Amino acid sequence: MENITPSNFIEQEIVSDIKEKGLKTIVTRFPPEPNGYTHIGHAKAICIDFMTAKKFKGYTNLRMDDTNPSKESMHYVKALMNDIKWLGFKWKHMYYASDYYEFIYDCAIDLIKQGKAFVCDLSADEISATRGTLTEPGKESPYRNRSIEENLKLFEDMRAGKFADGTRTLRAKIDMAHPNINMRDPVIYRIQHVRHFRQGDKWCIYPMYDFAHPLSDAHEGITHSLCSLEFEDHRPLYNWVIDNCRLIKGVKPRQIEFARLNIDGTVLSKRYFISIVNKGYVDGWDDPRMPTLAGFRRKGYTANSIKEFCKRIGVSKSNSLVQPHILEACIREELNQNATRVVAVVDPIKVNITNYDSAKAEKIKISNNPTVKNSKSHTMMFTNELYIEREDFMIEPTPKFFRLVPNGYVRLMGAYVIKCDEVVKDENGNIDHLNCSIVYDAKEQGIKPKGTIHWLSRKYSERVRTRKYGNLLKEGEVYEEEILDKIINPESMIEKVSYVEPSALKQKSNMQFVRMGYYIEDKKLSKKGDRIYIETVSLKDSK
RNA sequence: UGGGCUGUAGCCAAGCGGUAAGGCACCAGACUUUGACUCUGGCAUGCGCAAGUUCGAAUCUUGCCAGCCCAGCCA
Repeated sequence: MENITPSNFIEQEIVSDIKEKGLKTIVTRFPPEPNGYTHIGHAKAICIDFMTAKKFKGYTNLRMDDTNPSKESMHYVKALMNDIKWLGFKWKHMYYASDYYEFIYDCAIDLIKQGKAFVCDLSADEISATRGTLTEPGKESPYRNRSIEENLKLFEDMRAGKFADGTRTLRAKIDMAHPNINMRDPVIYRIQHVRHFRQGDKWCIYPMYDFAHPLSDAHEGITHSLCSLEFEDHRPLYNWVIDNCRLIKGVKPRQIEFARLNIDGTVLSKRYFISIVNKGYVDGWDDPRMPTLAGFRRKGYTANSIKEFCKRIGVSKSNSLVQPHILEACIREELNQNATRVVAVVDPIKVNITNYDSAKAEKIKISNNPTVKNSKSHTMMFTNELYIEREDFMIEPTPKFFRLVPNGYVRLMGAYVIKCDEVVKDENGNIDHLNCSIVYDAKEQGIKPKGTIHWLSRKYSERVRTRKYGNLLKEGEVYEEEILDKIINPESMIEKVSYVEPSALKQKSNMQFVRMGYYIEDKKLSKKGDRIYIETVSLKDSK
């Protein structure tokens, strides 16, 4: 642990803590509230928690921060565990804050005995009204100076269920004039006659985050409690709890905050997710347009690409807005190495080869990835009726277009150079098909087409559906619940009838549709006979 | 306007008193039967601004400016 070079400010702090406090083992925790699905923002926190501990040869606990029974459920616990495992992280212990309710209760009793906590009869509105403002101090509660005995009795009665929701709270007695509002006698316990998904009806009082969190950390022996910047103002309270609860033994945990992830054009709020799922704008929490891990997974992103992204964006305290192309670069880099190459014509037009025997079929070799050593190749059948990509042909080409044009030449990948002899249109004036001829002696004639395009034999290809997903919200729009229906991008999913070579149907993992992008079968909706492929990410396009 | 925090390239981000790492993006070129990949080169005389300390400042001091967070019995 002596020779570890810190690579961000958190690791620097840990290095100095090791020196100053003589820490032997670094312990972190990932503490999600089980009330929603893991999203890419969580992934950043997960990576920081797990990778930091790992770097110092310590470990990380997974702790469900289940202190608000009205919103939480086992369903989310399982989803969270699944996502963390998928990312490839292993927690040492799995805990629930609710495991500590008894301990937390004892700490509250101890605070009362020290005269550092009191039962307050003020309503939520009254507490709010007496809290003061950003610039004015608050007013002390009239119940602030109850006797220790009375507080003890009342708090026991709270636990015993003698009071209705909202009628009483337990508050820490700190300082109503404190410039930090979190220190103005914060509520640390509230009454909620709600069934807890693990504790059942055992409790009707529940500790607040600010009380439960430091105690849970301390109880587990967490040395570094890493969280996002919005909790900076809570750190004095975190430390107050740690310093004043005498039941805490051992090394005191230290809270360090980092900037949470913001991705340009991506809304990362639970409220938004719930809204678009409930209103049916997306196909559930795993819709490929969702920035949830389930969504990314379905879209074909790998755990490695997500982790690599988290590595690349770094850890700091500055408010940042990360460009989504960083993530795209991560997944492209990985898929370029690993994805099997397959030929697919995403948006086809028909091509007839007029000088090729209609009864003939020959094998053509296509290499998997010419730039990677030992890359396997496979064969495709060539016949006189083909599909090519609609965008690989232009009647009136733009200046630097070097694929197929009328009377122009192009190379069919792995096969022949062809010439476009005739554009045949239907009654509506749309292109029906192209009549082309193979130029068998292209080399001899000195014809060297600049472009190489992919193709598929109409006879030896399978019809499928391909889907490309874009941003759910229109370009430049900022999410607002009230105008959601107006800012939804109607083209956030574009489906096309496409053709793939038959071998593609067997491919369950990521593929590159050569020259088009990386695709994966949609495991949720694709069926035998009706295959659906989702574009993970396009190829970098400098056309 | 109280408190807390942050400002280094288009976007992230190192740097911790010795003369601006790296990644993504972008530009130019080479290679290419994927306009991809790969390779080569380019991309901050300047670190929010202004003074000061110093032989020397992105780093220290002071003063400004800008942005973010906080007034749940949510986490």
